[in-house]
Amino acid sequence: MPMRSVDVERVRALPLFRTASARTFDNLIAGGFLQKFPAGTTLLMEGDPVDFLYVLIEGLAELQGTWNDKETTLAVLRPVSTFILAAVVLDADALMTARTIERSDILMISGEAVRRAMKEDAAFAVAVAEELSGCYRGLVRTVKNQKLRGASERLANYLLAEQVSQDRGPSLVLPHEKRVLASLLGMTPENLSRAFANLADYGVVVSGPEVTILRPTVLERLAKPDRLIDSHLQPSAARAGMADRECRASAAGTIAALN
Amino acid sequence: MPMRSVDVERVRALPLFRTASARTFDNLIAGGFLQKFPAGTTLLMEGDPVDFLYVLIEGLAELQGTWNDKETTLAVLRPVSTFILAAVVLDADALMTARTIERSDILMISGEAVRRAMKEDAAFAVAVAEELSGCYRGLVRTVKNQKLRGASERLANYLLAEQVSQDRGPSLVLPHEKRVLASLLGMTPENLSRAFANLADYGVVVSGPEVTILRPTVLERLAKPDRLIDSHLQPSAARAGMADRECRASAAGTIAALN
DNA sequence: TGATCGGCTTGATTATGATCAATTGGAGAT
DNA sequence: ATCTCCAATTGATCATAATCAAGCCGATCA
Repeated sequence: MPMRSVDVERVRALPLFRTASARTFDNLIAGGFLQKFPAGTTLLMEGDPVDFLYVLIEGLAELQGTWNDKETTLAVLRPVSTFILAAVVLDADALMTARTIERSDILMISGEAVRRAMKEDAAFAVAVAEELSGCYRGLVRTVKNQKLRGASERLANYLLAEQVSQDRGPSLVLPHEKRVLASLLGMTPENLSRAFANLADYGVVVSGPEVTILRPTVLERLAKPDRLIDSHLQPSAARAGMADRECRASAAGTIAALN
Repeated sequence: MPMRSVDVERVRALPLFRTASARTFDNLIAGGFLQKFPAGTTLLMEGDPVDFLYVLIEGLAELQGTWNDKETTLAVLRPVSTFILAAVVLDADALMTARTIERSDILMISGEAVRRAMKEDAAFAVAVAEELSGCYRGLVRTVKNQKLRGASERLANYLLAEQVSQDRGPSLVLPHEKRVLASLLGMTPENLSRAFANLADYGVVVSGPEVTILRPTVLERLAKPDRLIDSHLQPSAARAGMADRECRASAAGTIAALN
């Protein structure tokens, strides 16, 4: 329940907390607690009031939305990401359900404390605004991706983005079930299968969760990645800077720190 | 070029500026200027660096995204709204193009000044974070709308939302060309026509830009409006409060204060 | 080893939306 | 008044994605 100091360091290093004063930071984590959840746990339901800011320290989680008995995945979160920030700032009800995909370690920080900290520490308030800006822009990318591209284009761009971010050469490993990916990309599992089949002609080889991109150039000609939609034209220059703060949600939504 | 004091008051009354100190506010508008643009002017192109925070004082504007020679409208802005805030906060390139739809009066405030003001005035930084949270949540609604609903469901919900917000009884007036509405709702103009034709069976009568909803109950049974997607279940209680800060982007994106 | 379950795939069919083409109809210009 | 232009509509066709229905395969477990 008390955090390991390794984890405290990891949280402290997040853009959201890096610039906060020591006092602000201590107050925030003093009232927080770390909890382990098994896979498939619902952390928060759509429509519920939000009492905590969540920080995914270890594991994998997803944010989903529902309407009329249909469900869609809005983002898959990887460590270390914060989520539900917007609802916390406004003290509003959640617009998305948060679920663990794998067993996860999650830090929960009092929403009340976050709002108080913002008022007292301008540097922290600025960091919150920057974080939200990145999240917002991640969603703009998502909407463009969704409205402007077809299913296999979305998949192609997702694969290219993952390949770059995983950095294991020409192949990558899907971080979760294909059904989740299908929902994230806005299609049915059946159509995801067919989309993969299409991409075979473009040098994409699938073997279980492992995907290999044999001819990146050819695939890119189909995918037409765009720096205003996809975050993966990695700014080889100065990754350390502020640009890095824009969350790598990618249109596909992979790393998003959301809500 | 100098603002009329009426307009200064209107800006001052915005949630974004209401809580700022007098000094902060004066600094911000001192370096700003009001400009009139004819209809169809591009204020800012996708990919361009953003030097100003924009405030639409009078008129009508839209935000659009492009990819592969296709265009989509992400939001239609009405007075008084700020836009391009997220890019200003991060000092990043615009992800959307901003265009005037009608002749518009637009206040432009130095982005540099906004970033400085946030660091110096915690109350203003908090207001920025709150504004961004509202915008973010507006986009979450948009994505859910887009991924979970079909075309005529989106149209039906748009109409119900407009009807409520225009408050002129059972009818409403489309605030812009139908082609813009089609793009906003994520469909072609042809399909928007057909969607309107479908809704005739549900008591929707269209006559040019005027739409009348004869049987709201029937239309709602089709639309299934949802407070976690559509903003128009008007919180009859306490509209003055913080909840109101959440931008009424509606899933359809009407009033959004974006980017 | 064999049985079972669930995720994934594949095929056939249907539904939904996009595209192409032609026409209508209204606003503004001559 | 007529012409012109363009948004909007309508119809026909095509493309894309969803649904329905088997089947397959790998993991787990008895």
